[in-house]
Amino acid sequence: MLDPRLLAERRDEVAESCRRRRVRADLDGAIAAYEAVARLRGAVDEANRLRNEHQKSGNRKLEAAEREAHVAAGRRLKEAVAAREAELAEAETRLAAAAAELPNFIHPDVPDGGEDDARELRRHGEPPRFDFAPLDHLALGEKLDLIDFESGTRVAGPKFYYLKNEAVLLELALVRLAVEMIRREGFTLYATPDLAKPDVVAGLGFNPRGEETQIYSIANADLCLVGTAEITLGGLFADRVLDEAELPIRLGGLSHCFRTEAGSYGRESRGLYRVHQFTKVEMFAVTRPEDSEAMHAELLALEERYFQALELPYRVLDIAAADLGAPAFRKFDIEAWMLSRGEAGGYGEVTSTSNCTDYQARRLGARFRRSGAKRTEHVHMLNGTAVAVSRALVALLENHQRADGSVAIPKALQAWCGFDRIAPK
RNA sequence: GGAGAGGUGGCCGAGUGGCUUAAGGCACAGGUUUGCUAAACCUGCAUACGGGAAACCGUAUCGAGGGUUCGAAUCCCUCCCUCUCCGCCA
Repeated sequence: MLDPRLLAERRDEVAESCRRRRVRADLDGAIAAYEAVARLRGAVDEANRLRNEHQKSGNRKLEAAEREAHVAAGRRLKEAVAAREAELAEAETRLAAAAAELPNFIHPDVPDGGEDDARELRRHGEPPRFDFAPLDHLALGEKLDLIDFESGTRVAGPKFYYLKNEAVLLELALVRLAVEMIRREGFTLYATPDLAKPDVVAGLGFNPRGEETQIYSIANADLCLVGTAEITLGGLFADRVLDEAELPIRLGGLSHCFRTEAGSYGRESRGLYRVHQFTKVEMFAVTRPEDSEAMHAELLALEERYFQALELPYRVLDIAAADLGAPAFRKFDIEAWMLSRGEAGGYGEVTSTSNCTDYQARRLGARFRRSGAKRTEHVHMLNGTAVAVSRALVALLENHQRADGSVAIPKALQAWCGFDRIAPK
């Protein structure tokens, strides 16, 4: 959510953000709604003031006739307050609806365009050159008895899967490597709830309901399955006022992630790349406004370090405006090389880190107080993937396969999984 | 799941319709005084929104939301949460 007080003042910037993100929103409606809310709030305050004044004047012995007149006047004042309040509530509803449509501001360096217009910042490593016929992760998963998609579909539906044998240990090792890396960097570790209340989900900028939603809802409870621990980690700060000295805060969250993938059927529909459930270690940071850009660079550096440790070739993208989503001010993705992308291999997203500035914090009510200051300010919130296990597995299996049908395990992972290769049975 | 007890300011806690702009205490901050492993006293001390250069003023907030009333922390309804006991359970 944007600060409604800034809408009129920074109208051009907001309109530009909507245009570049290809979001249609009624900006002028939001501005008008805010002005109505401000005006009506004043009217309610004034009506209440008159009512309170009248009440105080009645705090004494009154003659019967006098009391009767007092009560009648009080009744009229009460009705006046109720009328103003109804108008205010209506205006607030309009403002909330209009403001919810408006996306965050955009960092000046963010490229224009959509999915295909990201700016490639750098590449690391070379895609492997195989002197044999390489297999994609589906074939490897079946041959090495690591992944069972068929049973996943039978038991839970399409895009669910079972990990088996070494793949289970690989999941634990990937998680453990990520957790150890960020713990050393001062991140406090959390294993989070996998469900959250809809208003927390919405507070982080996700849409918990509706046709397009990526979020599962629970049928017999007012709860959603989280799409990322960003939701539950961000929720920790809802309605909190932090001391400046506590910042920055770095959290690491281990959770399962659930996504409906509505509208994406038929797109990369086979394999682990796009699935309904996966395990993820998420980094989350809370900073002062002036520190969020440096923190964003720090999160990206950690993501790169992790994929370097896995000895995987990757590239770093500065995501274009229309692909940012509403909360992100700027977003960097890491794409690892995968055999199963495109005709003969390509880069596929494995991590994503966003600086959401104060967009989520405002809706959540996450604030801090500068030392000595009386007023509070909203914090900045950032998130980044340490590891999303399903996609890391795709890259790992496809990049590290050998001519003999085995898959080599990178050194950094061996200590945590206990083997250095996965051989055909 | 059943029964009971509760939710008041940073914390403890008083408060069963108007004298509460929420008593008192603790903690915290500033000051005064005496003095020395500190105490006493005085003053201040919530958040949000609006107005004001500021002092300050107005409004809202006693778990949340509705209701009764001229007037609600206080009465009524719904919901949420916490604690105790019982049942079930990894």
